[in-house]
Amino acid sequence: MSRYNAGEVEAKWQARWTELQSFASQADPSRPKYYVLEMFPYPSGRIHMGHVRNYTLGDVIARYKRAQGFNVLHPMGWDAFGLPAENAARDSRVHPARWTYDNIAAMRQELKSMGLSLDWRRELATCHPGYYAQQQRLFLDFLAADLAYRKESWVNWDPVDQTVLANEQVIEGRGWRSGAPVEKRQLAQWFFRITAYAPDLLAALDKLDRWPERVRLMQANWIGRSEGAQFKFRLQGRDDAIEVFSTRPDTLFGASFLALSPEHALARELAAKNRDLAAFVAETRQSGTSAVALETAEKKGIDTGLRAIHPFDPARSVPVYVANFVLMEYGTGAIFGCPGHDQRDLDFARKYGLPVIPVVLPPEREAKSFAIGAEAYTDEIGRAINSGFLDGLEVADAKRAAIAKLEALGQGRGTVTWRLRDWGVSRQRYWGCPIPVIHCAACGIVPVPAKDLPVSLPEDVAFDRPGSPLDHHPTWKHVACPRCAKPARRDTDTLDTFVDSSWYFARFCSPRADVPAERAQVDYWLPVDQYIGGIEHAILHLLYSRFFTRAMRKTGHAALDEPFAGLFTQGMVLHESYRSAEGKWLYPEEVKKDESGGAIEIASGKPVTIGRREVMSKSKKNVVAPSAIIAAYGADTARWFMLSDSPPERDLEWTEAGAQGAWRFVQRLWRLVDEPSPERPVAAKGAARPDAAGGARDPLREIHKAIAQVTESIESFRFNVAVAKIYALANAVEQFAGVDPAAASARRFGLETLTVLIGPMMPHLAEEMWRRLGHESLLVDQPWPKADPDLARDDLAMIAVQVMGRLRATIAMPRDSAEDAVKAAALAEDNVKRYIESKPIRKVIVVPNRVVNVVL
RNA sequence: GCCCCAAUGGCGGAAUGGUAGACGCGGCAGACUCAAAAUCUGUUGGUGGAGACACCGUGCUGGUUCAAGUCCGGCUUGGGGCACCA
Repeated sequence: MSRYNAGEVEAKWQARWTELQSFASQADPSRPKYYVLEMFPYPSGRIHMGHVRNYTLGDVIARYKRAQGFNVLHPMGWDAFGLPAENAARDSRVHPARWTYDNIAAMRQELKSMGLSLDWRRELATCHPGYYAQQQRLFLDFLAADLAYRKESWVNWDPVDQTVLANEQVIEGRGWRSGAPVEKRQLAQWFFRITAYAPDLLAALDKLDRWPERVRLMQANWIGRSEGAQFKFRLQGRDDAIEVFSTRPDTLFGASFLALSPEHALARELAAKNRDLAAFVAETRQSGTSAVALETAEKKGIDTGLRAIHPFDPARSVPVYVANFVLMEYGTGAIFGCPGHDQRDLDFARKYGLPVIPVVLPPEREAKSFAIGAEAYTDEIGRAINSGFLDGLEVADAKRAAIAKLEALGQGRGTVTWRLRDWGVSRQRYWGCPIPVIHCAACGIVPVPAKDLPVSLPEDVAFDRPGSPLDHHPTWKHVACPRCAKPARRDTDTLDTFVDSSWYFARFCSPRADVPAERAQVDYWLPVDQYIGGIEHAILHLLYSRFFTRAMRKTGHAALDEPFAGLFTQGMVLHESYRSAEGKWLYPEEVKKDESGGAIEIASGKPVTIGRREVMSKSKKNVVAPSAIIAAYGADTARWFMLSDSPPERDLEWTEAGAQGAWRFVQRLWRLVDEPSPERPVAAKGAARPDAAGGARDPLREIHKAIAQVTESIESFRFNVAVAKIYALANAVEQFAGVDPAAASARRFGLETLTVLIGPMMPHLAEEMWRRLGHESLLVDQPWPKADPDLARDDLAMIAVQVMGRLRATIAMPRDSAEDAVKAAALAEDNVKRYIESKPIRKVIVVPNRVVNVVL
């Protein structure tokens, strides 16, 4: 008995596939195409289990579609720009490029050991000038098409490090390195006009029928279309007015204050003359720019002393506050507060002693007794009260009436606002794509001429002093203006790394072209038929890619509507965490488990605290290196474990026991083909297929059932179910009885089917089994089997018989028996009779081949 | 704080509104072995019962239905995202 040597076998077949270019893809309009793409990795240095899961899922699809005859494109690349390379440069004095390319080399080797069916000839890295040159071209085209523009915007500023901080670098309001309190600062930055496509980005979600519903919902909420009204409050004693936006104009009679964003022009103007206000505005600048920081901060405001006149009742006026929770980016930067029907407004009103007037009466309540307590009434159901001409109207009608009145008064109009903001893409960093524009004192913003692209990153940069490396480089930014030839200066910002990943799927179609995308190639390959990645990208990355697709269409680089026709979001890989008696985190290999479920630290023998399972992270040391698993068990075992047990969209816990279980199954499959015995003969290669009439009805049913179920499960991304059905087929094949030619033939058909079905999941083992079964051809070139529905069908149906919904008997009937026959058989069961007794039967429900329910 | 999702045996999970627990892991019993590992066979939701069988059971709670893990309402707990991490 030969033990299956995964290491040797896997290396052999990987070499063979490479040698034969089995996975090289080429556009071929005569064949149906299928583009499978997994989210490309950031080159952090080593692959982690999340990558193994992601790329295994994609590889199953790629190999399966290939077996079905599709011309498959399955590429891989590197999301290679980003902050960690600069941090490494600062901490370890290694150049970002060196660090990145070393990491890529290491990770490429690890990915190759997984046996993925990738077309490596198309590999790309976003930090390569060949890639970012084309990105600069796109940027300039977007600029010309008015899809890119400059405006002032706020950033987190670290006053000690003299640098802009990412939100994740702001810890409790302080810079992560300097510890200095972060300030908000305004900088001129580049923006992409994603809001121009807001209506289309929202409407087109309906057509993405192969996207998870929850991702579409999250995107819709993010885009955030709101219907409402925009209107003016005139100010007492001043000529100007405050423009507000509200989705609830029907509650206008309940207004008890106005609130301005601290960044509102009027707030700034007033702050210049009002010390308290100036202090308050300065205080709000201490908090970070993130939504969490804003919304979890205590809601505070300051009375400006101004009063605003109610649009519907000139005799009424309300105080004007400046409040820290009003966003300048949304609506008009000013709101009216209606405490009765908005919880935040209510909290604010209670805090500052402002009146609370209920103006919507919930159904079944009395106007006289209805009052607002600790909770605002925010449901949009009920009738207007205390609201003058709106009284008695339902909320929807009251909204319409209020807007009509505002329009008649010339005070405002009905309008639609979007939560989505334009995409700020400027980053004050080195390791990113340089923004290809030149700032000239005389000519303004001048695009870098096409002949001068790419604008390359200088290599000699210093990371040991505060500020942006590109900005303080001695020569890089100094250039002659392309228009007037006078001294000018390059833009020293680089592009957000989300820009890099917003079009890489298109670049894979023609990765070396000297245009961003070759039309013939993208027209053939795009859209991506199946995109696979983490749910954490549900909003930003996917939305930005959808924007890029539209922007590339407008600038003539592609003609498609949506980049990803199918999307699958996988769950994360979790592991238990371990803490030593001293409270230090321990790696799984430093811990030994005992039978009782406890664990000890191997080095000290002391007991270990087992923490809950959570996302694998270096800081908690609850990580298992894929390279170690592949070295110990082989890639097929790792792949199989990733696919079995947990549904791919759910989180998966990596366990040693599970990995060993997968390894045992690999060995078991190998023994099935490697150990023929006289009691279990296998027909020779090419022998006639088993025949239903020739006594092979049962084996044939098992095999065809398995083909149908595995195919269906893969199609619907339920790989764990496919795995279960493969186990079932392996169990069935082992049980095939008999030594006659019919049995031998059934056994061969069963083993060959099993081999083809595991092909996408455990490709090396499958290839080796195929060879062991006597085939010269490669398994990767075998077509996917087709199930015969007649052969897969059961002859008997097991029908549950219920009395009043409770199971009382089970009867076996020929499939598709007449309803009357089923009913009669059900009522004849002793146990059924027992429960019916002498009670009259009201109704008998018969679900064909499934259930009979007797209703008394 | 806001948006989105999830919860089923000891564990991972299966289940077009129709027999809850497929398949795997683990456990228990047995076979093989000098012994162990590996492998094979049987068994395994809980309670009661010799058994037939009965009752209970899909996070909590209320509802719709002949029938609810599945649909609807209200909660609890855990997770993802929140615009400069990728």
